[in-house]
Amino acid sequence: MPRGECKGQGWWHGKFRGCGYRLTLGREAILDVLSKAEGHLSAEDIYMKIHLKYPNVGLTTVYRTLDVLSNLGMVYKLDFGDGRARYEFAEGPKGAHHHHHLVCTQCNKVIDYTDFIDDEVELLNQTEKGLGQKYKFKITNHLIQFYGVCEQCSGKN
Amino acid sequence: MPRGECKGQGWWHGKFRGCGYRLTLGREAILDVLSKAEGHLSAEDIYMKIHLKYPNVGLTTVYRTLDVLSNLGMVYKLDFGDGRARYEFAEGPKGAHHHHHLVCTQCNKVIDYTDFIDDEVELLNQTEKGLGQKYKFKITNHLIQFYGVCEQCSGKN
DNA sequence: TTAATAATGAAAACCATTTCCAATAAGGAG
DNA sequence: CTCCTTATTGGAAATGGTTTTCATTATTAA
Repeated sequence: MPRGECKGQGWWHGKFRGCGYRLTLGREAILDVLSKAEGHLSAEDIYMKIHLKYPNVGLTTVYRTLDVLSNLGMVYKLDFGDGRARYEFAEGPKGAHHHHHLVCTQCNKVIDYTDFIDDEVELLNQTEKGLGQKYKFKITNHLIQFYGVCEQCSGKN
Repeated sequence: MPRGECKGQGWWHGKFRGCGYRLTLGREAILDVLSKAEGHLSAEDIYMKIHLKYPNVGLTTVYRTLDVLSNLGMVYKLDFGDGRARYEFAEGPKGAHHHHHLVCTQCNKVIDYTDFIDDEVELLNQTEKGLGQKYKFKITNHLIQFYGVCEQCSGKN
């Protein structure tokens, strides 16, 4: 199976192997950390966590694996404007909590919210369909973020 | 007037000066380029354009100015995942064409679309209000992007 | 087990963005 | 208009997240 087409369906080991990727210790460790962690880990965060248990998994491998996972759609790569990418496990088939982000532009704190998600997602799906047709795009993903100043940072001013 | 509060109202020279910022040649040049350009320029793009006419405006100044403009809300700083920030003039008081972005994850091409914008914006405003109250955020901005594979890149596979 | 080749780690390279700092220039006061 | 305070600047150097290189190792299908 060509790697390019391995996006969007299947799951975990099978998905991984089925796409011609080998399953290695490092990759499992990274998947493990990501699937258990909540929140938004940077490559280095992940490296740190793994390094305790597997001291011989390098940061380079973390970056490489995250890239693969991101291409496979198993992980979302996010940018909250603090100069490093953040990674978030794409919820599994059981459909965990789809959420969007609320970012404080001053302290970079990020709140995951699920409020209003249903309406948002419905509209997004519609829009996706429309845009996909009009611009001949195969739309695979969307990003919504709200930016503002959080309560604490508002106070400081 | 404290700089921190200079966001969201006023316009151009006045806005600039009123916030304690000095109006310099470089800054005007950058504003000029941004307001005329369509599309999404990187700091270096802007630097290049300016450099022809004003060879003594440095790249550092471009970065600094973009930062100021971004903080003032006169410019949007965008990330399309190609490793460099892109800047887009925030449409003036005459309210030009508010748009969102459709990004090809393979070639990084970006399409500005205005379709469905009205519905989107309406929903976003509602959501903003709700989120703002619930999380005590002063929401100032939002970001919506759709990701997918464009027609050309689909063909290549 | 073996061969073919994907994956790895460590160090070096990359490169967009920031920081430093001495020199310059904007703009209010007089 | 001139002076003075201080924001701004350019250039070079530093920063720091991410990628590349390359020789070595490990996974998988046969």
